[in-house]
Amino acid sequence: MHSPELLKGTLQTILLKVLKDNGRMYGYELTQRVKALSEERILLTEGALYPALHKLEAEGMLKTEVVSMGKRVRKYYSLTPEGRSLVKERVSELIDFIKTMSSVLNVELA
Amino acid sequence: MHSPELLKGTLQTILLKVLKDNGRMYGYELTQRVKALSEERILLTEGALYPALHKLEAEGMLKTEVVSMGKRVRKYYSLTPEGRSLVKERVSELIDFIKTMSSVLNVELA
DNA sequence: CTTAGATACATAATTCACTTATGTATTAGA
DNA sequence: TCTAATACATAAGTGAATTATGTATCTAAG
Repeated sequence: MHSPELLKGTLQTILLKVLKDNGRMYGYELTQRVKALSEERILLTEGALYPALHKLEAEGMLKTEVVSMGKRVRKYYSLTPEGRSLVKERVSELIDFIKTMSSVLNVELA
Repeated sequence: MHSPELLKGTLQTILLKVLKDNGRMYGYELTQRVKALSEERILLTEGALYPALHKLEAEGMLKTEVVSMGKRVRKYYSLTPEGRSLVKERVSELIDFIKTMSSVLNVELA
């Protein structure tokens, strides 16, 4: 697991981008996909995940659809058009940040 | 200026690495060097900088030397041997984190 | 058949690294 | 002479996270 401090500020970007790449997904599914993509390094906690999803929904970046699987309920999230713009913005911010960090730290990212 | 959220957790790493690359430096000088290295993108605030330096010193990662320039006082910081180990650790943590992020976000860092 | 672990959602209390605000003092240039 | 830059420092407040807690369903093992 990563030094969790570094993750701060990256959660929204991760959620938006993974939703963009995978289409509609539900919360638990997002935690599993991120875990797999990161080779167990990024383990999203529910206390961070759900509030973040709710916030993005409230801001109109995500839309939801509740689906019943038998007695179990799943809440699927997907990007709205505004969400789609936001992903691009957030991802390029992060890339820019990473590039800045590599010049400040004087390291190569092969 | 970067979305400041992303900077969270990177301050120690930046300070340690810049000190490693530049030898002994004082606080204000660090802010200026980081500003230059980042092309004005990372502007360290004093409220973050000084507590971080004090903490690293208290933990034995940095040693200080107070130098008087006329009436003005400068406090120079440099790495201790333990500090030198810590830099390596922190930098590789950050590189690892960046690599993880690029696989999760499915982006190339040219 | 029952129970532990995975699945699935959610929120409240707390933490802590940061920002913002404030304070002091020196030096250089317009 | 007064503003901006240099140079240090700390206190109050913020906010995104962690940690803790709660509810409930499904599945596989014993």
